[in-house]
Amino acid sequence: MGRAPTFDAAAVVRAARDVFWAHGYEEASLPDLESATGLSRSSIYHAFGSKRGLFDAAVTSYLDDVTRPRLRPLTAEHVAPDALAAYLSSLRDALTAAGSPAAAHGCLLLNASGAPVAHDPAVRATVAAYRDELRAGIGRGVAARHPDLPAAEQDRLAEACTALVVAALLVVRVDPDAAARSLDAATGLAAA
Amino acid sequence: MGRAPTFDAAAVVRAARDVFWAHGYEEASLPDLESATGLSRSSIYHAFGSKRGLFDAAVTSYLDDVTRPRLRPLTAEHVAPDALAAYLSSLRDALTAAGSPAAAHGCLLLNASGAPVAHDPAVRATVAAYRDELRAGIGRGVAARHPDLPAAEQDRLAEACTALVVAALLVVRVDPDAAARSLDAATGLAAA
DNA sequence: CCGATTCTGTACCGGACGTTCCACAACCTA
DNA sequence: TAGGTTGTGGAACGTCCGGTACAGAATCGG
Repeated sequence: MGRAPTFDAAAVVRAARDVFWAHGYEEASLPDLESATGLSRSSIYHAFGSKRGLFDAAVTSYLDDVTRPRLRPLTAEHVAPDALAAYLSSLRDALTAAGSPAAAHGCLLLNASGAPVAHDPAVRATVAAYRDELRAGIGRGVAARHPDLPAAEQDRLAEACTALVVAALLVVRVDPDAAARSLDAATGLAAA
Repeated sequence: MGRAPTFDAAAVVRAARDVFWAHGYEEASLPDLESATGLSRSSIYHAFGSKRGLFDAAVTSYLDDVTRPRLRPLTAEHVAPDALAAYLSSLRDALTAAGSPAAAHGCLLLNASGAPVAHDPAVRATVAAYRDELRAGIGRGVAARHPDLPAAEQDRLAEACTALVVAALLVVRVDPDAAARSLDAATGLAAA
């Protein structure tokens, strides 16, 4: 067989994910990733093939450990009528909590959508798929809150809420207050 | 006196602005700017001091020639009741017109807000000021459309519309359809 | 026409980047 | 214990970056 790795792959990916989250793909340098993961370049390249390979693993970790858990009440089999309001509220808390990664850096994936790495169609597809997950969950939350509304009206509402959530995640880095107001606007729409 | 410049400064700034618009500050390399402007490094540095100086001139050109003209109906002395709807519609057209710079690259300034150059407080202030201009114009549009609404309600509406416009400008690069839906949501809110 | 001043092109600098190479250390199987 | 396989560290590579130095060309006032 040969020698076994001396590191915990999952922990390495989490550490790298936080670096990419904080700095973005391009500005996360290999020295940054080396010191954050405790691995040397060779080990990184041996385990992940390239900086991009490590980034892909970090994105998977981000989706599985960060975004999907918060979205779960909107993706479970039964969605409570107040699940959407609770989701918006918890996201608002995360975006206004001093020191939280989300407050400081927004969304790893949406940030990447504006960066050079988004030239890669695979990255764009990942971002689009993430937005679709968000939109689907919010759609189910709207349906649970307003079951008697016409489908077209539900769609309009869900679309507006999704756009406001995306807006909040995109602007939180540069204007946290605006992000909070954006989520408040979404909450107001969803409750009406 | 000495030798006179052989180039048209305004045209040079416009060319540089388009490069920054398309590629962002960091990814606009000096060779890119040289070929787009027709100037060599020496002339650029002589005229603008640094890459950053050229960027600042490009931002000014962007605000004066791109964003403010479209916003004008909302900043003029008298604002028509349908000025906001017209603004949203014209922005939607710009973001869906194949080949237009806005459709392909969104907003030069908002794109910069997520880039490393935004670490500079001056750049962040410029972005915030731009958002304030947008917010103020939309606020006047809301007031013209719904003069009898309570001020607090007008503010909520204007805030939501501004967030949806910002969201559209930020996501258009990666998902033009989502940008259009975001503006449609804003139009729906403003009309109601 | 002369000299000062200003613009412009070429070559170059130091530094950072992602990636690769190579020698060596560690572990498995036989 | 020997041989093959795999993980690890460190040095090196080629490339690109923004910025600068310098020499020459162009145009001014006198």
